Amino acid sequence: MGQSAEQVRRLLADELGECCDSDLADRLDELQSLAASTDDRSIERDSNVCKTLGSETRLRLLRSLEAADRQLCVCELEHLADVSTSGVSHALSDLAEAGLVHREKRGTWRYYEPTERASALLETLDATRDGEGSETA
Amino acid sequence: MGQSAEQVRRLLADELGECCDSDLADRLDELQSLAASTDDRSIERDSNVCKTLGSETRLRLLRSLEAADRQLCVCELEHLADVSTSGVSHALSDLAEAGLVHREKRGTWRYYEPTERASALLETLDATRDGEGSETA
DNA sequence: CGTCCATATGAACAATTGTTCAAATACTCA
DNA sequence: TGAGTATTTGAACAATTGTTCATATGGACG
Repeated sequence: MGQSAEQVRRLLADELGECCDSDLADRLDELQSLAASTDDRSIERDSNVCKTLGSETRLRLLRSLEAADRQLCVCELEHLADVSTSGVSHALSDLAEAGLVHREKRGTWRYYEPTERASALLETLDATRDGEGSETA
Repeated sequence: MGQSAEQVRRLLADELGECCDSDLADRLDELQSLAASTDDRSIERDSNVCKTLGSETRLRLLRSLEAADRQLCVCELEHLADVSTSGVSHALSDLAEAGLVHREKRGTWRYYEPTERASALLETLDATRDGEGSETA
């Protein structure tokens, strides 16, 4: 971590106007604990969930499931997304695998509905979607 | 929508035990309104946000930014993700473009911090990450 | 039993993505 | 001004993804 130490030293010199070894140690500790605090298993799982939502087809299907006040089956969802029946099935499988929908078989049909996690994420997306993001240069 | 009508008719016959034309019309209306209620612009933007979070590198960087109680610059983040400096820069650019981080230039360094939208999404992910998803066959 | 229908699965392929390398900016300081 | 450093940008390429087609599964019903 030699290079990092040098960089943090410079950073501190810039911010504090002087080189302070105890603060430097604190900063290095902080970076190290940040690295340690990111639970790899959670990161992997969460990023998979997001990746699954990161397709317009899957997100649209999930939104339709959320908007409907009843469970929907593949043959209905088929007409809400611009993909083939097989495409819908693949999409729903992906959503199920990511823990975003529940499946329930009833007769010949299989009904889908969003999980709590999915509903919560959709709600957060709705609650924070305010116009265009203000990016500061 | 001829095929869909037939499918919904069968569906109704299955659920209600009889064919009821007024309910059929309701269901068709519902499906149509579901299709209409999904705002294409929002779907596109939201799925882009999720796609951006759907990379372990980007999610890890964002988590580090969120965990730190101060802004971080590229040269610090570089040591928290297993990618090159350029890789970190690309990742942060993607996050900024998706409206998930703010950038602030100070001296030679450029500091990053999560936006409210990013924090809210991370919080929701944390709040709903309970063990393995229970999938019902 | 066999047929019909809803759904799932697997192979295939174009399209997209994440990363790195090389080079360009942009700021600081002497 | 020029040298040094932090960050960005663009090209390139392997790896991954989303979709469709063809086929399989599995329940319902005659």
